[in-house]
Amino acid sequence: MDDPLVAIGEVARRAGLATSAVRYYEHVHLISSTRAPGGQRRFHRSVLRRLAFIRAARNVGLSLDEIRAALSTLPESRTPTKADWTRLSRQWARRLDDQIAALVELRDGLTSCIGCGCLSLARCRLSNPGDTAAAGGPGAQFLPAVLRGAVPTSATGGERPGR
Amino acid sequence: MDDPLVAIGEVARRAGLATSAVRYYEHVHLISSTRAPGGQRRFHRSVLRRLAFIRAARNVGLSLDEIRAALSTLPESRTPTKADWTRLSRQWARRLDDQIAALVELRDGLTSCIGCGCLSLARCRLSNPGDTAAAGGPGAQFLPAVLRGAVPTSATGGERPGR
DNA sequence: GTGTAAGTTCAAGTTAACTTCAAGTCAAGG
DNA sequence: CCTTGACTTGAAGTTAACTTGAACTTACAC
Repeated sequence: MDDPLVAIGEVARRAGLATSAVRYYEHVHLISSTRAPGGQRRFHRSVLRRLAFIRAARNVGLSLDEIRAALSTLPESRTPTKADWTRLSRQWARRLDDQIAALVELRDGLTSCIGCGCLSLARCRLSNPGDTAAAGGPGAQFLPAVLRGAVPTSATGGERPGR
Repeated sequence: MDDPLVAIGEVARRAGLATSAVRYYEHVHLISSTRAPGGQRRFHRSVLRRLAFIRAARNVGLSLDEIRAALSTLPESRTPTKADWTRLSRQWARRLDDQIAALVELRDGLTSCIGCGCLSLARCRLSNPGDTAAAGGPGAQFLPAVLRGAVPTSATGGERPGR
């Protein structure tokens, strides 16, 4: 009946995020909050779904900027419905299809590269797939840490400073 | 007959890298060079193949640390043969298979998520696939800029400062 | 011998997405 | 009232993989 607003700690716990991340998301206007009399944040329940969307979108590979763009297409006048969220999420399938296709091409290119031993320079699809890498800015790379960790290659283990 | 050593500019051009990247790779001991009398770097031709490997490995998603680990398994006593390079490269196929499988699972999970409308919290595969994201450190994300750019989603375009 | 393209070093800047820190304030139990 | 845990802000730190800048030096064609 009433509207149980949630403090940041519980939001973070229920969304599976650090409180610092939640605060950061508010800072960059991905979510918003009201304030309790004492100045503490109080989040509406709908923020949980929003955070779930953000988290899922991040996992699909969207940047926060892209996520912000997607969220901006939600209606502001009413609480988004399931259909709204579904519409947003449905675009991911195509994106994932494209990503999968890119990796498949890379893998198949690899096979032919190993076969031909060409592992050299501009004409190799592996070394230069789609000309993307050369044009890319700093830090451009194909796959991220989470997926990279899929295969333990005896490299620097998955240990984290933790704590 | 003799041994045509190559200056950094040509190495960079032929490897499709910036000279700064080549210098950086030497700095972090991925490659090495001798010096001309005047102090300029001179690279052995074999560095080109090494750089091609590094570039391809980066595109497959290996970090420079992982690449260094892979390169360290090359024989130091002799120039690596094609078989050596093939052995290293062959591991990528499995890695790519794993990456593709992860994406496929994500895509299929997406379908079921849209169907069930569960887009909420810890039990959702999309929101929390494999528990990886929650444990991840800063900047952990699933897919990188290069692949992200595959689908122009009306977000901030692929424009770069260029210049 | 002169101009300029290409090379040198080292420090600092870049980007994204957060985290960590310092120095407090707020909320609630006892 | 006191303690303790949750919360506040803003600035600065983190990570990877480079890039950029400043200030010079080398190499080479003419």
